[in-house]
This record gives sequence, structure tokens and C-alpha cells, in this order.
Amino acid sequence: MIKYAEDIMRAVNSFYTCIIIGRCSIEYKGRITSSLEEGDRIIIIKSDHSVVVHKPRGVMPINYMKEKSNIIVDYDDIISINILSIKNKESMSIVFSTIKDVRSYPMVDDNQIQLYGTENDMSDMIMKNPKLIDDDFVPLSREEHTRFGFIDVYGHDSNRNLVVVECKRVQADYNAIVQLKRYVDRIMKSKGINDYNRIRGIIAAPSITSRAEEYMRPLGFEYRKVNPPERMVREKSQSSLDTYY
Amino acid sequence: MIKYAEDIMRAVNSFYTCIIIGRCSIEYKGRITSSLEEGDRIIIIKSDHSVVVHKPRGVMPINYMKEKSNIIVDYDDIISINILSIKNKESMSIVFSTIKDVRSYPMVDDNQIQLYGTENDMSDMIMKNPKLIDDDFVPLSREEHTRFGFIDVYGHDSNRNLVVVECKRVQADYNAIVQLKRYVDRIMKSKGINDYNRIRGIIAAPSITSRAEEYMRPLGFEYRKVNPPERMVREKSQSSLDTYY
DNA sequence: ATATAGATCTCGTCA
DNA sequence: TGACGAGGTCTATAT
Repeated sequence: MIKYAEDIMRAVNSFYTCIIIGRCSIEYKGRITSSLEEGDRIIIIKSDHSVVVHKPRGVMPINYMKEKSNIIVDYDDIISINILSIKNKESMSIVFSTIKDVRSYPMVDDNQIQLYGTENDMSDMIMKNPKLIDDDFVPLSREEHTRFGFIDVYGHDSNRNLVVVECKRVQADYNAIVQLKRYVDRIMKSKGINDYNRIRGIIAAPSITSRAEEYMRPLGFEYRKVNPPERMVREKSQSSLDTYY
Repeated sequence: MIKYAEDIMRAVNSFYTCIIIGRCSIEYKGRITSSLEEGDRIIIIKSDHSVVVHKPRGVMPINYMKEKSNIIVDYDDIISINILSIKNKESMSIVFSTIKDVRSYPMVDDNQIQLYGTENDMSDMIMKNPKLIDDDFVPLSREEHTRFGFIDVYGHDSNRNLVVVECKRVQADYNAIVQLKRYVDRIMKSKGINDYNRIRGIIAAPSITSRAEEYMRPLGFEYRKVNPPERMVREKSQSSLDTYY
């Protein structure tokens, strides 16, 4: 057992990524208090000194501590790992009844994930193909360029009405309409417009919940069925510096 | 290399939890398209046939497939793992340039995590100690009991004003006020009240953003500084059936 | 199945 | 650093 404790400490001190398989119980105290009684778990101590605990089922970690944690391995009869983060005011304690395996590896991963089909890509698509909204829709700017905040696409129609488009890559729900209304209100205030007829709110999404539809209608907003783009049409700029700690 | 492929297949077929350390690139296609160029990664194939990919940094999986996926291991010169989920209409492909290690273990974990300090626990605390809101606050019901929806705590004061309390266990932001306003509006409509003075909206949270505060004030809502409870004061009912697949 | 809202949300971004 | 919004969000719960 002491051999395992030494292996873990050595890996942590060398900024290797360390994988521990064993039977353990886990206590966490921070933004919340959590308690996890004994079971077989996989613990990963990463090179950035974050710690991840997986149960044998389910996709997401059951416990974790964020990067730059303070990791201390204690051993008497039993091995325990005590993790502390002053910054986040949180701590986690892993107490092992059995350790089946400890493995450590130097790991280098310089590449970041590339996503396509995000909300961002959806507004790009609408900018390039405004007919997806309306035949006479003229987009003027995208999110980062407006003075009004995080509006996805912003433009006008042939009647000189301002048009605000909010994109959702999944079904638009009540909150999506709330968000659209906030942007419309913000622009009205900013432009000194009091007339809801001078400004149109449009929600673009593959589908919309019934309650969102009900909420939308009396506000005069419109829904356009738009699916997020599926194919990679551009190369995103890449490269990063995700070398190890 | 073929030995590794066989090890993985055997683990998958036996519903063992399998851990693969290696250099790989990953493509995902489903609700979105993602591409992750070559790097050192940890892949966990769990006993429920979910698949988790970790980079050497960061707490959350960078790629994953949910439980009950179809897992196929291919090998010629190189090893690749192809994962398919018909139900979720998604697939993931992991192509290895190098495999450093393959380990598999039977794992049993019957215990579920116990949490304390959630938003739910916070409203419990307020129900039991209504002075946290006001000296004259009389709570009547909690969330699941109201006809008005997901209102955290609902009651009245000594002037017979209705009081709606929305709890946030972290800093209350703009959306928290929007949410509170929705509930207040819903109750006003339901009760046929048109007078904002007959109904009070209170946001209980450890802190509040400046923008939320600004939005709140003209609506007449009030903020109470309340921290989520820290100590475990009750035993939650436990036990589950988290044995392996 | 659908909708709603919490989460130790995490993560990125921008002021 | 704080605030804000997206997320392959995931997860639990109520209808």
C-alpha cells in the first residue's frame, strides 16, 4: 500500500497524469457538501492538478476539484488523498479501503477541440443566407459588433423595420423568448423607439416549445424554423498551448 | 497492438470498466460536429457502455458517448474505436496512433452521492427559519405544493401581503430576477391581483450582481442576503441499485 | 415524451 | 476580476 502512496505522490510532484483504481469513500466541502460512501471508482489526478472521480457508470465525473489544487497523499494503514483549494475555498478527501492499481503517464495534448454547428455557426449561416429569415431581410451585424449586447443577428427589412434575430441551436424555450424580448427592449430604449411595430423580434430555432410560442405571439415576435448547420464549411483557426503544466 | 484491441473488446463484452491511455484523434457527429486532433488522452469505457475521453487538463470530459452505446474495436495497422448510438443519433470515432496502456477492471459501486446545500436545502432552511427573510414572514408552502409552479417559498407578511421568495445558492443574476418576476406575475394573474403593493417578491441569495440589483429596484423586489446551509442537519434517504450493467 | 429548472454546473469571452 | 451567455450542456422531476 505504501508503494501506491509513493507512486501517487511522485506522479503529482512530476506533473504526470495519475490514474488510481480503487474502492474509496469521498467527502467534498465547498460550494456544497457532498458525501459518497464506499464504492469502486476511477480517480484521475491530472497534470494541471485537477482531480476527477468517476463511478463505473455515467458520463460525468461524480466528484472533482478544479485545476491548481493542493494535493496531499497520506498513508498509515490506509491511503487517503486530501485535496485543497484555497482560492475556491473547497476541499475533497478520498479515503481508500482498497487500491487495485496506480498508473501514471506524462501526457502532452496541444490540440483543442473544434466544434461546428454551434449557435455562433448558426448566426454565421444566417448572415450569409438571410433568406432563411425573410426574403427581404438585410443583416447588418453580428453579436460582437452591436452596441446593444449579445444580439445574434441584427438588421432591417424592406420597410425599414429593425429586425433582431435570436438563434437557438436546440428547441427554443420560454427563456429564449425572454432573452429575445430583453434585446428588443434594449434596442428600443437605446434608439428611443416606443413603437413595437418599428422593431421585429425573430426567434430562429429548429423547434419551439408550446409555452414559448404562446408567450411569443402577443409580443408580436415571429418564429422561423432554422436548423443549425451540419457540415464543416470553414476551417476554424487552430493551435493552442495545451502542453502540460 | 492487436493484443490491445483484443483486451478492449474482451473488457467491453464482459462489461468490465476499461481504461485506455494513448495518443489519438477523435471525431464526433451528433447534435453537433466536433473534431479533436491528435493528443495524449485517457479513454474510459464504462460498464454501462458509456465512453468518456479526458485530456490531461480540465475537469470535464472533452468527448463522450452516453450509456448503452454500441462499441466496436477495429484494428489493422492501427486501432480505432467506433461508438454508435442509434437512439441519440450520434457517433464517435477514436483513432489511435499510439496506445500506451489498456487496463480493465470489474467495478461495483452501489452508493449514490449525497448532497447538502442545494437550492432545495436553502428553501427548507427558510421554511424552518423564516426570520431569515423577515421578522414577520410566515411561510405557507414550498415549491411542489404551490399551484403556481416552481416557486421556492411562498407565504405572507403581517400586513397580509403575499410574499414570493426565490432562492439562489450562488450569486443572483439578471435571470434570477426575471424568474422571480415571472412567478410574481403568475400569482398576480392567478389571484386576480393588479396591485404590485399586495404582493412582494424577494430574492434570497449570498450575493447579487449589480445589474440584477438595478433591474430589481424599480420592480419593488427586495434582496435578502442568505447563505446556503453548510451543515448536514438531516439524513437523506439513501440506497440505490448502481450495480454494474 | 415534453417541459422546466438546478448544477460543486464548466467554460469561454469581454468589459 | 466580475458579469454574462453557451453548452454535444447533464440531470432530476413533474406533467
